[in-house]
Amino acid sequence: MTNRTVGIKEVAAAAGVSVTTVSHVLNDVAYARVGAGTRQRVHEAAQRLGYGPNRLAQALRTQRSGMIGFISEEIATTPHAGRIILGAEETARARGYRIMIINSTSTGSQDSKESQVADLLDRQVDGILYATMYHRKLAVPKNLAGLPAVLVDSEDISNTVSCVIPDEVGGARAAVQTLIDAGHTRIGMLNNTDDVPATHSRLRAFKDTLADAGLPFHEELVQSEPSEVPGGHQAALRLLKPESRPTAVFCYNDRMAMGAYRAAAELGLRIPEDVSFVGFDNQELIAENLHPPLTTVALPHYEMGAWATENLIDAIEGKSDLRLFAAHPTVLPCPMVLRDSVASPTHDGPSSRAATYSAARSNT
Amino acid sequence: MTNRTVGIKEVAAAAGVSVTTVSHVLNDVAYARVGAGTRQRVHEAAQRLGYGPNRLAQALRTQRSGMIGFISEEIATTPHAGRIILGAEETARARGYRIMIINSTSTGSQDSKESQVADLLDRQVDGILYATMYHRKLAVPKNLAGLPAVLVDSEDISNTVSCVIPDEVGGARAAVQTLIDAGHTRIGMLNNTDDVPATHSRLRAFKDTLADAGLPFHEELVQSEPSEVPGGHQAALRLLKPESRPTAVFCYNDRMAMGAYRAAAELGLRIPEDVSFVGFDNQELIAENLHPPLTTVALPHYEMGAWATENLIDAIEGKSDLRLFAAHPTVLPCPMVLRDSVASPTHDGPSSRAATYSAARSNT
DNA sequence: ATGAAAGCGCTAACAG
DNA sequence: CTGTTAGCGCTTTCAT
Repeated sequence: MTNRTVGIKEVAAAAGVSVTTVSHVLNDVAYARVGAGTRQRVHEAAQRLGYGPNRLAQALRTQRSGMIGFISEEIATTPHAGRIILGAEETARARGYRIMIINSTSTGSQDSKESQVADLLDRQVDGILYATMYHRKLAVPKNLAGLPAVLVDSEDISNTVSCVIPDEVGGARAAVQTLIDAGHTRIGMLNNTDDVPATHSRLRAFKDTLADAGLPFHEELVQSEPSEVPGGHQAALRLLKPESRPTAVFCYNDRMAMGAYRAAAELGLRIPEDVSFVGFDNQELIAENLHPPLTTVALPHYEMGAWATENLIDAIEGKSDLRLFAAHPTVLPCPMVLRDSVASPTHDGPSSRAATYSAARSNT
Repeated sequence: MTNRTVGIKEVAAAAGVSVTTVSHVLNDVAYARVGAGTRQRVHEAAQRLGYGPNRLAQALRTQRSGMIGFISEEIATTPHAGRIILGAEETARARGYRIMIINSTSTGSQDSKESQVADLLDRQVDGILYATMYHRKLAVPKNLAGLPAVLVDSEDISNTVSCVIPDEVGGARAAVQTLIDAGHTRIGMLNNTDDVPATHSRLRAFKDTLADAGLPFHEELVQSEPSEVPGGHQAALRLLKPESRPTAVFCYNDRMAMGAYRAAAELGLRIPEDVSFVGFDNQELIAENLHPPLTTVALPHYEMGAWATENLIDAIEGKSDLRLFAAHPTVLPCPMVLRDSVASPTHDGPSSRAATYSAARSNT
């Protein structure tokens, strides 16, 4: 309904009061002292005329647009963006804000990024969310500094704007621990070759978790390739071909795991009877639909979007100070998603170390 | 930079002219007659002060917000939404508009949908894009009628708002034709069980294309299941187990194809030597990464988002009348994406009809 | 060739 | 308890 052309003035006329009164009752202004009868008449008139406030006029007057700018890289190329957007949109909406979206590219110039934030600023957004599609450190546009802003899934190189990132290490540790808990003692890893934080932190976590469990680390059990399906296939072939193959493998991501599944099939290895797998990312299209469904660790995209928005709004509304967060990233957990790709190593497995495994298991 | 607090007034003062003049030169007002020197001074001052127009104030004055409301279902659950959003965002931005996004659910009440539209209207959007994640007919929120609006990937049941949809039939025909062109004469189909337009139109196209090629239609060669991976697996098992199996299969979507791949593997059938497959949707994560990569038909999500936005803006700017489009949906092509899952049927294939195939082929 | 002033729809002092 | 009025930052008519 919300007929355009009907403003506070028409409502005032219809209710036989002044615009002030209308504004007061419609906004429930605390100090306004308006009679119950008048209130009633105003509400009725507004209802009847299908009045809806012009948020732009309100914004101009109050210096609050109720709009949050959302700059996101590669909106369409990964399914991750959708979850971040959803987390942001839902929490923004719950608090009366709306999201204005701008697509960015990871390759765009710094200038183009600055102009995107300038653009948002011209449109009077109350704050800015800046999202990347994979976790990394970056130089934020200069004009972002000082604004209410939060980075989603990346860190500001100069630690000046607050951010929220996934707990890579915790997630990776949980993944490896899942394998250890199942009784595996000879565990391999398929790693990425890109120089991104995840490559290093997941490997670190892999080693540490092994060490914590008193398990030896074997250099030859980590094989690296580009983190796509073909890479996973190649790396898995190298890892699983030798007689000395591991009984379980931690994959850098679900795509590599998908490639690894094929390698296992080609090698005549059953999953999870002969090899167990755990992935990373929980790309549902893949993880859920692989055979058997892949146990993996989920990245908290929705949660990061929600956290960022919640805290951005708190800052906008003066309920908190983002600068307190700027020094240290907020780290959100990466929960395990248990499916069917992990089992205990079998006695009659392809390796002669079966006895050892079962011994290890009964100790647990 | 775009320092807040610097407005047209400051620029005027700095340039030693009136706000009128500033407005005139900054907006290149046609009828404004301003000296070249003055123009220069104004631009310099604006530049120096880092002036950026307050788009809200402009909007209030001109009754044009330069904002487009985008209501989308299930933003995060399919990768499709991302492409539609991207198409809309990029074309909107190219024309000076921005996108305000609202997530909807396919299950929400009609009332909630109306209030989403009302909300957007309160924020003075110039027009509304309404997107669904799969093609269907729906009852649009009542208050959408009469507004500049276009539906993306669905049709208005009452034909009152214009829309853009994919050419299901053309895509399906191309898919089947690809198989026929490769020399297949005994072609099966894995269909969906849901009562959505695509189920019927893809089957229709399947039959028609067969008929056009003078090929017989065999009822038992279409097997239906829910359109997910397990469904594809089940249906494909039924289809491919019999000796009388087809040499090629058209799958309702890529997910069913993924299931079918597994069925083929279990049956010892090589792809594409023993069975060719073509999918639908071009879900890149799947289609690209299956082994062999899946030949499929792409849904024009980006293009639909772009078309919708382009035409919405034309309507907003009075360059066209959307009502002319409302009567008939605009249909965008679904291009084939050729990969490696289709080959000619082999002589030494599992079927004894091999000779026939090669004969059929040489006729083409 | 330039400027004064009204007003877009609303909020918030301030007055009564 | 309610109304008058100024003004948010801008565009645009009308004067000069």
